[in-house]
Amino acid sequence: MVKTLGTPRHQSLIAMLVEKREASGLTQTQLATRLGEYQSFVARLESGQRRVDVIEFIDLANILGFDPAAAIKRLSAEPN
Amino acid sequence: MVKTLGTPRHQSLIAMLVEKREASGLTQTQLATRLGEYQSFVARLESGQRRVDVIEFIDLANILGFDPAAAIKRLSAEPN
DNA sequence: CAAGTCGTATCTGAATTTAAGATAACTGGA
DNA sequence: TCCAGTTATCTTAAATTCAGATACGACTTG
Repeated sequence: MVKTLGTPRHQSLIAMLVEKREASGLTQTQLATRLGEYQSFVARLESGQRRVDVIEFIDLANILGFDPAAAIKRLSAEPN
Repeated sequence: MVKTLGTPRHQSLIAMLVEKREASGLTQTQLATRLGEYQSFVARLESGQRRVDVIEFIDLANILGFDPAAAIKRLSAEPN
């Protein structure tokens, strides 16, 4: 039984990451390669087993083609 | 000899956190209390000994009174 | 149905990071 | 100098993270 990060905001964050990756047509493996990481890294991120660092988040936004500032704005408007 | 996070962006991020905390007139101890953490937690954050989580960053922005989205925008405009 | 492929999830043990709490070090004022 | 407030650093246990392997599930094709 693995521990995951459970606040609503964190759930919302990782839901968005998954959504954006899928919208971009990348697989976990492809995204991982662009990040210089392993597929299991992305899997852990997306399953809430690993915290998302601010700088990593910006990198993810660049790769996945979304605006990190807008995403943060939406996130910070959410409860919690 | 302690390991620190060294990318320019990360340096810039933590420089901003320090600046905002000081501008807000809070001590590390006061900020830590509001975060529900110890003073050494804030010290480690501000000295680059600990990564800054996205959600934590939003919390910090709320406490320190800056706009997290604007901060992310500035950060993502920087090199690296 | 069997076998292969593709994508994602999960496991393992080791390495790294983080934490609490204590304490040291620095700073400015009386 | 002494003290009080603030920040930095240390220690060691606990928690997280990692690479890599492997399992799983959905699809496809013969």
